[in-house]
Amino acid sequence: MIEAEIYKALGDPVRLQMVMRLANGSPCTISQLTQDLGITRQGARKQLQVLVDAKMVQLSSQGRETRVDLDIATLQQAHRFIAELERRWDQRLAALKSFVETEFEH
Amino acid sequence: MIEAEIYKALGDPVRLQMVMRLANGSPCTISQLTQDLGITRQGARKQLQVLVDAKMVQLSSQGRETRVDLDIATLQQAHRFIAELERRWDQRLAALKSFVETEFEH
DNA sequence: ATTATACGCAACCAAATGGTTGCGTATTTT
DNA sequence: AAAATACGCAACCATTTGGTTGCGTATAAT
Repeated sequence: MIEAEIYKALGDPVRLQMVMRLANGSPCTISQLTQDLGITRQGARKQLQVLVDAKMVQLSSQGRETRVDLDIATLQQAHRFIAELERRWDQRLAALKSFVETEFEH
Repeated sequence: MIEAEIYKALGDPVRLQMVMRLANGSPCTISQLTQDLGITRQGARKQLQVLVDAKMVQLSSQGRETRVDLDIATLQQAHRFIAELERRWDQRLAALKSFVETEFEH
């Protein structure tokens, strides 16, 4: 169950903000991504690494700067998983409803 | 940005497993939920509280046991948020594609 | 009435997390 | 050539996290 790592990655305000900015298409070198986070570049870099390890972003070095890009495939995976949870829950409710109706039909 | 708390709640193997079991409609008292997790009831209880604080599950006391139920609304909220991230990312890609096509059209 | 079950509260612990500072190096800019 | 920028590595620190054990209490089963 590697799954949890994805949510863990999103489960921090700083990292979630990073992902949101990347999704909005904001500038995306490490230094730029650090701006407005209220922490140092090194601090931000450590959080970024968590996103990298969870395969939510990819880094590519270009000259002296490092480009940060969202890995949409991982986001989609998280999306599908949650959708599946909802689906099963709905099924359960439907089963319960059907049971009740069967028991109490006159 | 309370958002992050939701993902944080899912971002632990034990808690994610709990949510999965609840979504599957498994028995759902605290003790039953603890089974097969490989940790003590108290340990599980602490994890469960994280889910409660994130409003992902609701507890209701019935006699000597406590019923655990998934809060589907919160799951749906998480679902919608991720979907929105994807949507923005797609828009960005579309904009980039359009830009490239405009620049290089002959 | 006794025993067993389901639970809560609190103290405690090791490990992980979130962040910092200091320093070194490669690449650009001037 | 000198200065500035963008970055990495590592040590360090306080707080949070994930889990335990011990103990007390209310409800249910025998």
